Amino acid sequence: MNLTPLAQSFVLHFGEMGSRWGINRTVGQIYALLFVSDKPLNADEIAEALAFSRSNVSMGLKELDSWRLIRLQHLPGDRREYFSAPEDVWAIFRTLADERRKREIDPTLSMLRDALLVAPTNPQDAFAQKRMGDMHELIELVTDWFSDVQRLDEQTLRQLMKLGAKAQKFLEFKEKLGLGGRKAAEPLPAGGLPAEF
Amino acid sequence: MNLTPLAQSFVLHFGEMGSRWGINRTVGQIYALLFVSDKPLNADEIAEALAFSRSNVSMGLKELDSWRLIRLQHLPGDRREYFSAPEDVWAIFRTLADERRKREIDPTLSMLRDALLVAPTNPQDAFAQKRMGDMHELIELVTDWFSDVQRLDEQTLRQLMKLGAKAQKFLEFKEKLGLGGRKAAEPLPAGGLPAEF
DNA sequence: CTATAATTTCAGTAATTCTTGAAACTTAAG
DNA sequence: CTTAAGTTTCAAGAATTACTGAAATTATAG
Repeated sequence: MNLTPLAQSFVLHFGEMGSRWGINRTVGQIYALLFVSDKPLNADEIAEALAFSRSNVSMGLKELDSWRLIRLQHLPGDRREYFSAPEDVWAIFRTLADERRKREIDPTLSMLRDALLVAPTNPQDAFAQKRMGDMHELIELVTDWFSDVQRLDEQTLRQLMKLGAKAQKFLEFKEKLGLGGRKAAEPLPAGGLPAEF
Repeated sequence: MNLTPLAQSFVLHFGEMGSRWGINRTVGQIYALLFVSDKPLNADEIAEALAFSRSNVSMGLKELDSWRLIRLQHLPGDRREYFSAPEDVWAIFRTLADERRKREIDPTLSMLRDALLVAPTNPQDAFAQKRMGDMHELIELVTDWFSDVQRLDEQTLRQLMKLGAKAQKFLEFKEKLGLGGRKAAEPLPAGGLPAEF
């Protein structure tokens, strides 16, 4: 199998990008290839298309599997294993977010929680704990919120995101309601919501 | 300067974590140290605290500076440069998000846009383009939305996040309003909003 | 200016991570 | 079972990235 220039540039880009986070070039390229492929590929096809050794591909697939980013299937009359990326990009996004949270956020939160339990014995530690507390609060807020949002079905997620920061306006609106009600000068439009919505 | 066990564990954790994305251990540790330090530190103090060479610290600080994550200042009567992390964790978060978007997302969006411009010459490329289009749409939606949200002031951001996925309920509510109005069996509570809010 | 403190650059070395081919292992067809 | 295709593991070499000390540069005090 030889890649078209289009696929080639996509695959190479993801190889570079991959190495910008922790993921290595091989893994990035394999995933990019599977992502744009219109059919599942076996390890030999991947190795040939990307000019990697068979064992390198095996390791890359193992890594992708540990990220739960690929599907393994068998084709009738062929005992080789075929791999593909899920068709649904939103599903891929969710998996990626979940795994990154598990690997990058959770250990940090856990370390911070431990650090916040010990009684500070000097002013420096007291200050450090305050900082860690701030960080812990922020990370927890952001990730809890994000995983909440992330669980929404695609349609709702789309709507929410298109709405953008308008959600903010809603909050301001809500606050006005809570804090003693709406002024007479700003009557509610029909339907009970401000015009922005 | 010798680190307390508390600071030590924080600093070491960030060193490890750093190398899980593209950031190297040194840079992670330097930032962690500045983050929990109750006063600005000069390069020699950092080098001593972390047992790195002076030149390594210099390179690390340069890297952090390119991420706009540290502040440089001079102390009266001392010609050395002192470094610190911003006090506001939300500001740090915003900077980090902006820089990562610039470095990791924007180049990918640009590559995808280019790839989507060429006319496909075969079914494989047509399929690949469809996939790239899906990816492009998702990334653009998520990042535009996220940068919108991210720009909110801390107070609003906090509220929004505490609200969590309740924003979804709001959307469902809105949809009902749009699609032919609310049924008589579900009268609006006083105030014009469903009870969840 | 000059002298010296502070910082950065850079080329070489150290350490880590990646990649490979060969060998070991697994699986299923016959 | 036996055999061979398919896959994974592993140890060694290759490539990349990190780190250092020395030299060069920059800045400022006197």
